[in-house]
Parts: sequence; C-alpha cells; structure tokens
Amino acid sequence: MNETRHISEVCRKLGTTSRTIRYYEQLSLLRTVRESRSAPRRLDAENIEKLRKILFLRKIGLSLEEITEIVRDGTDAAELLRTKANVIYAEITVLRQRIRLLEKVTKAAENGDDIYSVELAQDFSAEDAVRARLAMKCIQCMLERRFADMLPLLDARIRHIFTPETVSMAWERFCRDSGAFRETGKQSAEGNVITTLLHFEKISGVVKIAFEEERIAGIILEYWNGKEQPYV
Amino acid sequence: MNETRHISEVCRKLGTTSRTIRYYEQLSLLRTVRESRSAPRRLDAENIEKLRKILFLRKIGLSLEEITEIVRDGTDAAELLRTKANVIYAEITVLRQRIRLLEKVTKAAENGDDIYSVELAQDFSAEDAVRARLAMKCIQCMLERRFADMLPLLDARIRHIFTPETVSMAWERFCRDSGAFRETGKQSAEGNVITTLLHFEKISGVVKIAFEEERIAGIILEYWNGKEQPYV
DNA sequence: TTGCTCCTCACGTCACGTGAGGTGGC
DNA sequence: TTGCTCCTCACGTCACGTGAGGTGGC
Repeated sequence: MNETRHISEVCRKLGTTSRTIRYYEQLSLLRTVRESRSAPRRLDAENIEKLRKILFLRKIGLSLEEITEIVRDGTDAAELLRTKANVIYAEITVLRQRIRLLEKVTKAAENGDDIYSVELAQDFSAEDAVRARLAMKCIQCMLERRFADMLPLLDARIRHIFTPETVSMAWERFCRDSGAFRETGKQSAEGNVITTLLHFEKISGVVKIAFEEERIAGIILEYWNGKEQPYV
Repeated sequence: MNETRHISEVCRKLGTTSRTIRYYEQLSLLRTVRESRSAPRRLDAENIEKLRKILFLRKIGLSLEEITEIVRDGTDAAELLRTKANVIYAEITVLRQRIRLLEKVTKAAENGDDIYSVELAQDFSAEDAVRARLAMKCIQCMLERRFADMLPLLDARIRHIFTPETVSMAWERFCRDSGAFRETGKQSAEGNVITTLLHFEKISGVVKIAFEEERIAGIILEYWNGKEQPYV
C-alpha cells in the first residue's frame, strides 16, 4: 500500500524543517513524492526511516558527506564513528589549549599588562631541551613498539604502573584508527610537561610527557586537530 | 620617515599569507601602500603592529567581527575575552556530550546492536523525577542568592565543603559575564546526575547535580553552547 | 630570458536559514 | 475570504584557499 505522510507531519515528529528535507532530497539522500510540482512533499515509511537515520548521525556530529557514505553506499558506520570520536577528542584538546591561552591573556589584562605581548608559544630552556630529547626517545620506543626499552626512562615510582603491557595496550588503542604514522611535529614545554605532536594518516596526536627531574613521571596520549597551529 | 616593508617580508615574519592581508584590508582592518595599482603592497610600522594584534586575537579564537570592535572601535578587550572563554567552556561541554554519545553508539555497534536505536535522550524514572525537582529547588536557591537555604538539600558529608560562602563565590563567578538570567531549560538524567540548562542573556549554562539517594552530593557549573539541542 | 612572486577577479567552502513572491487546501 | 503552510529560486553565512590569467622585478 506504500502509505505516505505529509512533510509537515514528518518534520514535527522528527524535529526538523521542510528546508532540511528538501536539502537532503537535493543531495539524493532521500526521495519524496508529490501529486503535482507545487504540491507539498510526502514521505513513505522507507524514506522517513532514512531521514531518521540521517538526523541521528548528524546529531552525533557526522558531516553529510560521511552520512552519504553510510546511508547511500552502505559503508560500515562503526569505524567511521570511532574515527569521529578521535576527531572530537582532538577538538577538545585544541579548545583546552585555547582556554589556557585565554586565561593567560585575561590574567594579563587584569594585571594591567599589555595583552598583545603575552607569549603564545614558549621557548625551550636548556633543561626543557634535554627533556624534549628524552620525550622524543620515549616516543620512538612507542612508535617502534620497543615498550621494554622505555623502562630506564621512567621515574622509579611509576615503573609498576607504566609496565610495557599497559603502555602497549594504551598505545595500540591510540593508534587503532589513526592510520599509518607519518612524522613527528613540533615540541613545546610548559611547566614540567613536554608536548610533542605526532601526525598520522587520518588524524594527528599529542603526546604529553611529564617529568620529574630527568625521568618520566607521566604520559598522556591525546588526539590533535591538525588544522590549527600549535601555540603552546 | 615612515618606513614600509614588503608584504612578503611581513607575511614571513608574522606567519600569514598575502591573501589574508588583502582580506583584512578589504574589511578596513588595516591599510597598505603601493607605488602603482599592480605593485606589491607595503606596510608601515603602525599597520604591521595592527596586523600582529589581529593575528594574535584570531589565534585565541575571536571572530573578525569581534576583532573589528577591538582594533577599530577600541572596545575593551578584557571583558570580550572573558566572555569568549565562557563560550569555549560551553563548546567543550557540547563536545564532551557528543563524545559520550559517540561512545554509547560505538559500544552498541561492537555489541552488534542496531546503532540507530540507541537512545539519544533519556526518560526520567520516578526517582529521577524527584531528583529533578530537588535540583530545580537548589537552582532556585542559587538564582535568588539564598545559599543558606541549600544546606538541608545537601548530603551531610559535603556540607562542610559546599558552605554558603563557597557556593556563593562559585555562583557569582559563574554569572559574572553571563548577562541577566532568562529562564531554565530542559532537564535530563544520567546515572545519579541531573543536568539542568540555564539560559542567560549572553550565554547558556549547565548545572549538573549529583545525588546520593535524595541528597545532593555534588554540584558542577558549566557553560553551554546554546545552539545545539541537549541530547543527554 | 626564465622563474618567482605579486596582483585582480571570482568561485568554493558547509548545511542549511531566510527572505521574496507565488500557490493550494482548509 | 482569510490565514496558514507549502512551494521555488537564490542570496547569505565565515575567513579565507585556490585557481585563472596577467604583470613587474631580479
């Protein structure tokens, strides 16, 4: 019988607008039927379901291009979603950096300092330079899966936490949907933390390594939104 | 003498492109000089400094419209920057929600469940409904600055932490650049946390209240990017 | 003379929102 | 008959990137 429903009814039920439906139809994401050229569109059950899926995927942050792959071409959604999660982690990292910077700047403004002379990036001190090299060494170990070789770099107090097994698991999870490794990027220092950018095929990463003197006291793996310039 | 510098030199020094400089000039954000219509642009010290300020403000996330206000009209930067920080906090909140949702969905995908049937929003259970009312009562107290009236709502173990003074300070900081209060928005529940949206003049907020049974065990104030629909 | 970099248009981006002007059903 | 909602163009969004096609200085 192929029952159809009025576009306005569908909009109300799914919380969208007729403009959006027309737009999706224009992109061939769904199809509607009409009695005449100027008559209101109607959707059958199949296309209402399609619309619901599209709106669902939009809500969790996929682009229409990605949604097209899934809905029209039947690409597996799960991997795309995992990659997307990493992209969002990366965006959060960027926003956190921005917040830190903003706080620096507003603090300067409240002290009556010239905000435009706040340092966006930090230079390496001699100590930082040593740590930066150690950080790179540590990252090389992870990239080459020589997790046991990291042990002598670690502070004694964390060796029982950052065992080769633990690090290996965290690293593999980090690399899981990143694609192939490309190159390491800029390094920067703040406090006792050395931040190193890593570029993979699909996404970029940040490795933050905290130091106690010249031993590693902590490792944090985050994703990085490759677009922005690293300013910290 | 008004010395000027070649556009390419300025670009290299400040890390930008000639296209960007032309664009800023088109918006009357700065001015350049040329010997003829097709000759390369040159910038004097004043405009190089202006460009540096614009690029600085862009880097910390202001829009060109906001930058215009500051650079051309001389609006005070400090308050704008504080408001901007809140906007970024709000964006982080939205991204965190999105991450939670994505994790839910990818978990469903890995279990072989239909991802499109994952609940985006949660219904209130009877217990949640009671808690939602308590949360609203607590928020009313804060909005009306009756911080002492909140005490009976709190779990005994946190009364010495969430003293009226502490809550008052946190609340005032939260409201500082938010503008006037408008209205409360949707409420939702997840686990033992009730989330309530608050709309202020300049920005929206989220109040997350954690419960132990029917007593408040924690309060978190965050900013909310008003655009997106709350799905959790 | 050959590159190189500048220049001026002017289109493209992303997912619709928002008029302007018109039509059909209740 | 008067609203109401649908319809079809088509522009606007934000901060530039990216050609196409041309010119001037080293």
